[in-house]
Amino acid sequence: MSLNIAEEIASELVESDTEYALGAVLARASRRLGFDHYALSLEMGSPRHDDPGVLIHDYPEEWAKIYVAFDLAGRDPVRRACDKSFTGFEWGALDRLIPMTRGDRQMLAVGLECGIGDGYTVPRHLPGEGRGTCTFVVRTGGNLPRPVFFAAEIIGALAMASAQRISGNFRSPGKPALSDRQRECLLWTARGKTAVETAIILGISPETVVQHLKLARERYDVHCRQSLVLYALFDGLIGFDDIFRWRGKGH
Amino acid sequence: MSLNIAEEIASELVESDTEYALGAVLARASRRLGFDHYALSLEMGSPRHDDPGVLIHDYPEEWAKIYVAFDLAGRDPVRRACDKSFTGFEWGALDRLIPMTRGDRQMLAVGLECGIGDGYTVPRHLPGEGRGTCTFVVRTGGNLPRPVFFAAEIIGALAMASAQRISGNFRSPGKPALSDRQRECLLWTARGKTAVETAIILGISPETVVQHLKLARERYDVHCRQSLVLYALFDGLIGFDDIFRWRGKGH
DNA sequence: GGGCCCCTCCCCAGTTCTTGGTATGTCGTG
DNA sequence: CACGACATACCAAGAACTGGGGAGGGGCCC
Repeated sequence: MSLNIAEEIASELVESDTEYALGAVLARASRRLGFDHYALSLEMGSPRHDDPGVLIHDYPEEWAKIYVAFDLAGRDPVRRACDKSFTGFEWGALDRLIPMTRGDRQMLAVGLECGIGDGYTVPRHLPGEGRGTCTFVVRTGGNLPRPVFFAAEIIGALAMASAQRISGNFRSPGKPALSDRQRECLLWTARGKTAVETAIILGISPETVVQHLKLARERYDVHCRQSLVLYALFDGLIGFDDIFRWRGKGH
Repeated sequence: MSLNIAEEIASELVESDTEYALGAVLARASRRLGFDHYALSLEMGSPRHDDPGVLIHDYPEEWAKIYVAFDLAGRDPVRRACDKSFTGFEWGALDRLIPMTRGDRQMLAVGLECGIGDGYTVPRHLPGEGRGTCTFVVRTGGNLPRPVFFAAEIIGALAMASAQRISGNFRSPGKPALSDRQRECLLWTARGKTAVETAIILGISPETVVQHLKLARERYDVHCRQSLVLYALFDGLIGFDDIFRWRGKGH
């Protein structure tokens, strides 16, 4: 049963501590699930680490060369579709996610000629952090093992998490960088309120709001509000939801 | 096996065609998995428009009331953590995802008193589209059924996809894209530069920079820089990569 | 050509922010 | 208890931003 496979592979994934080991686990996993190839990409942005990202795969050499040489990433319909689906998707359903141009179909056709038959791609995006995809592929002429898609979904997501951990891009949050009150003032600032408006909302003096924001800026060593908001957003101290839709909703 | 449950529930989810039916399926699913409550939220579309989105749950009435009354959404650590994890996460691991302030812990404590014990939240974000979360909760004193987390992950994601389908929320592509120059000025602003500094960098008059930012603000219908930067970031017009990693690494 | 958008530059009045201080009181910890 | 961290409040000067105008030139499309 695919669940057992998923469980086993999951534990292998969390034990992987190098890119090489991770690749080996994914290669083995893709075969056990009934696929022929895999590809994992991770593009994380961090102000503290200058990380080029992660790309590991066992695609046919020919396809990898073409993909890089012609810079196909920029026009890859699969990548575009990644912005449209909450779940993994098989490539045959691409046209239900995005409009497919002739060039898109041609690109898939070129893939076919290189041994890239059909695929199942697991997309993930973390706002302000970066994104990752994990794709499992069958060779040209092969059939996608649909019954294992759920397992592939889990494995793909866990693989990204592992890659993030391995690449050192996981920033363990030390202590809260800001006090509660500072964060509250910052939040209303991010929502577009001025210091005076925030003061009225919080029921305190405008000067106090300014003071909180002042100290918050010093914490992050920035000298303007844009940057303060961005750093707090990046650090996870505030989130897009907090900013854009603060009228009640449950978690 | 829990993935069998997932398979069954998955087919129920894709057959649901009303919010009510979806809620019923999720309620049944959460019980079968060993949870006591569920909550599904979906917020699609632009943050500019006041789209109510989807929110269905069977939380205790008391908690829902408090959550709205005290405007807890703005300081909910679970919501913040959603921007940090590729996979679902249990609330006990929150402090490994985000910095937890005193207020955060207090909020969880209040939840405990309302019958919200521990939870597992599945986050998804589609850049420029919106986001969804699906949370499964055990009552206060209950233990999280960790063996079914994988199934919960699948069900949560599928539930969001169903909610998206049901709500008929297919974002209008009316994007307020900025002009190249506007975006460029915005980018340097996000990097913490003043209008004068940006002007020097771009080799144009400070007045022009101000003008670009002015028109950009009008596009997004905001009246301050923080908000402008945030909206552009959310829309994917600029990314954290652009902001934090602009030194070196030319491309 | 005319309309529309973009890029550029300018002026001005008013508001807001930033930075530098000082000061009080509470709270929790060592 | 002393100390640091936090929240609150205030003052002042200068820099920066916001919102309201106008204005010329270039490119694109019908």
